[in-house]
Amino acid sequence: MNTPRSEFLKTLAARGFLHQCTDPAALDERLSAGPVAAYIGFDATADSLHVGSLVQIMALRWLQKCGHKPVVLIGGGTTQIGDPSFRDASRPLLDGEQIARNAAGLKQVFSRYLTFGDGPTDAVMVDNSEWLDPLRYLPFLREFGSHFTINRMLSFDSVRQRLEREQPLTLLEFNYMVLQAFDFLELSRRHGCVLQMGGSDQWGNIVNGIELARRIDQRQLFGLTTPLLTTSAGAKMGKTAGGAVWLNAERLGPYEFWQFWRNTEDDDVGRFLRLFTELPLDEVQRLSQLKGAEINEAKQILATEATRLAHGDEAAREAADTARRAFEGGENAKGLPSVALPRSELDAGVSVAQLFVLAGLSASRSEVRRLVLNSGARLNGEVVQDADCHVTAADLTDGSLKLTAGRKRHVLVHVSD
RNA sequence: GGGGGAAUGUCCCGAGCGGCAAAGGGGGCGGACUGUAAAUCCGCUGGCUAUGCCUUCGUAGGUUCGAGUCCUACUUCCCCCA
Repeated sequence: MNTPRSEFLKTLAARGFLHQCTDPAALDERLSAGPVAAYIGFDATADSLHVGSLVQIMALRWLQKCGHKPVVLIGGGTTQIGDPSFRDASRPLLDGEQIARNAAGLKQVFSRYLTFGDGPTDAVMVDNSEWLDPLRYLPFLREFGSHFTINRMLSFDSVRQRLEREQPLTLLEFNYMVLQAFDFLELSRRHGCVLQMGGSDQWGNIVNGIELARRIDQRQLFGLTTPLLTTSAGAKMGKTAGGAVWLNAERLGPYEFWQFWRNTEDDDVGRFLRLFTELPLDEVQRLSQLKGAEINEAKQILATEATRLAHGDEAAREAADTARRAFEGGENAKGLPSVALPRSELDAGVSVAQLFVLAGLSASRSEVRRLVLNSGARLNGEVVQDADCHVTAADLTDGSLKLTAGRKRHVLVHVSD
């Protein structure tokens, strides 16, 4: 595909969303002709999504912006199996109750990025347990199993790796791609979905769906994948000191989310601005040109824009503000992550080590001791000398104290009555 | 069906004469240098009521003063022969 005509493909291409695409010319034509329904599936393996899925979410957002209809497929059914694609080991099986809880959490995340409703370009959310749960095994095998050959299934990279690594791949997992293929067929029938998008690891699963629809319904469907997101250092993206970079505020506060983007490597700034913000491309271009310390400006904009999408305008502003005060100016910035400490516990005697664990800055007290040993722990800005020394009311400023691990992980401890 | 190997620090890879909290990497964390970046150098990288105590080497038993290391059974995987 040289130069797409449709707004959607043009945008995806320009902003770096395109990895692979089936029959791009025909898809381009279809997208130019009028609103198209496209879907991306998300398995309900956790009650939130993290930045690993953000490329997909942004792709749906652009889809909607370009006048098409996003279909969010929640894998309530497929989650009962677990996608084996590019995985070394089986995923732990989740029970139905957990899956339902997770699905509810995902819904909230999407509501921030997409507009849901009944209109022609409003997003809709469907759950594949709707058609997967009622399936009966033998009829299903007879009807669909005959369209899949083991030879072909084994040829996909997504499972080849597992086989080569000599890790077991169960029959249950092996069925996953068949069911995802069935999803696509079902969505094309029910919602007129003609395009499935996904991460590059989904290519095999997507292609299977396209082939199934062609064989059974003689219908042409399309697939499109986004590049796997790694930092320019080659590391898998999406980890912060605390763990995964979640998209909902309960799991990861806006300030920490902002910090994640602020700490982007220089070489990733341009790419991330295109993928994770909606800034015009000429502006992105300008920011990407910044060199040396000036590129920090671009990182701040990246952080604020990305946070705005995930948590709203106000939260993004506050996060930026908090960061500015914590790093550039005064010590006591409100808005930093915080934990509560009952006054009674303070009076009973609390060691610095205990506080660091309470604040989530360290996993254990031993870890705090090591941190102190490397002079990486600070209390109210002062380097802590002894992890076991107790904190007293005298250390409080405005009823709280500030813990710092390393150069940039701050947590406020509020003492409550 | 027969024979031979493998599973190690709950992030990963990987050494390990019966005395082992267990070599070495990677990753991660901290320090120095910087721009809250990268690169580089240095330190740390099981837990605790901590000069000691407790829990770790696929699972379950056994031998031994003492087992990651030896024996038995089991699980999973690889290779060779039929």
